[in-house]
Amino acid sequence: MRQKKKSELLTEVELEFMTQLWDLGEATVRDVLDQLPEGRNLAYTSGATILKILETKEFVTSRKDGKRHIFKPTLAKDAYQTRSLKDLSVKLFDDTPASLVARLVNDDALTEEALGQIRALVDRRLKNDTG
Amino acid sequence: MRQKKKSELLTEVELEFMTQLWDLGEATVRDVLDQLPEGRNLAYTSGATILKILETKEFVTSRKDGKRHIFKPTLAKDAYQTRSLKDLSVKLFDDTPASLVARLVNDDALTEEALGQIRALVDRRLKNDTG
DNA sequence: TTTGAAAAACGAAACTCTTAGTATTTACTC
DNA sequence: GAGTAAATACTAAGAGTTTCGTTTTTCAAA
Repeated sequence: MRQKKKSELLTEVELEFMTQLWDLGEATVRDVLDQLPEGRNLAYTSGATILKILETKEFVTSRKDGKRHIFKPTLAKDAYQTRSLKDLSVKLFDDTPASLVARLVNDDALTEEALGQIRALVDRRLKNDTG
Repeated sequence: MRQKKKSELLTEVELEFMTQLWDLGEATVRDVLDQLPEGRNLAYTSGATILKILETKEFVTSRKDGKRHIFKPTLAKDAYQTRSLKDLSVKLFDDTPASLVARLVNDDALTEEALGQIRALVDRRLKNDTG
């Protein structure tokens, strides 16, 4: 019997915390809390709970340093970005990355500069593949 | 006092239903249920509940036809795709679409064909803007 | 070695999401 | 108009998410 596939995606608050951890490399509860944007006032215990949950879900590991825990991502941001894009692509773009990009480049809010950067990226990848 | 900002994003099951509605144009509870993939066995009342929720959240409207309701999206799939991409971009790519595309084109799973399509899309958009 | 502050462990309340059972309404058929 | 099948309305259970209070543990300083 196959295990029920868990989502493997972060919830809103989990992502908020992982973002800080990716930035810091590794951090204590206190570090993460301090890193959160102004006005985001979470109780210390809330932060501890989130990190605990992330550890249970195996998005982070922890080691002890004195009396405190130091947390570190087990999944790189790159990898999670790829995973999220795949998920979005499957759920909303028929698993067709080109149609995802189509929607992106047809967005009026996209600047000319961003468009140029995107083209450069694609060209570079194409060159590397063939040359 | 500002209204608490609602997420404006669909939940998992809401998206599942909206996908069918976008496909069908408009539909009854029964229609959507019939359209779901094999093996997805939802009680009729569950389907009705989801559509009701979607109506409350104003993702769909309904009109009566005899004794049944016919539901129709108020938000086009295109628009929701754009909204979702914006959300992902903000949350995971520093609101920088180019870095999102960078992650996409550096994904080894991306086919050469998809890459070519993407380049064509970008080129076309650039031509339209300048020419 | 006591003690005091910080951290962790534990437990849980409030809320949302997903699913569906029961009750009621609706509209057609005899 | 009464019966019936299908739809809607109402209600709620169970799981997961977000938040935090209380209790216990831990280390270091007096």
